[in-house]
Amino acid sequence: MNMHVSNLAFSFQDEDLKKLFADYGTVSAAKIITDKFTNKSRGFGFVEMADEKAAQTAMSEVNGKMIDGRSVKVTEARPREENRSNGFNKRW
DNA sequence: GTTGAGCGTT
Repeated sequence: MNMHVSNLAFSFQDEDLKKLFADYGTVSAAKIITDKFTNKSRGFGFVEMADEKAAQTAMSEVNGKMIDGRSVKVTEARPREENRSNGFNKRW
């Protein structure tokens, strides 16, 4: 299950996010979204877990957890199947 | 060296 984790500290890293979710279950992939120019953390990332029940448990546990003085918000990630690089709507 | 709503590359 792909999950979107926001409200993270700027000093957060992908491995930190991975360890955070790995404590509740098996983490398939965890990455922090960084800026393309400054290459700095944007304060949010994505976590993918193979086990759905573990993902839901981790989501329920990590969501609202106090980290670095901020409540981490965990929500289900939106599908990025659509072509964002197209620039035109193929719908019409 | 800064800031604070959000949805990203292999």
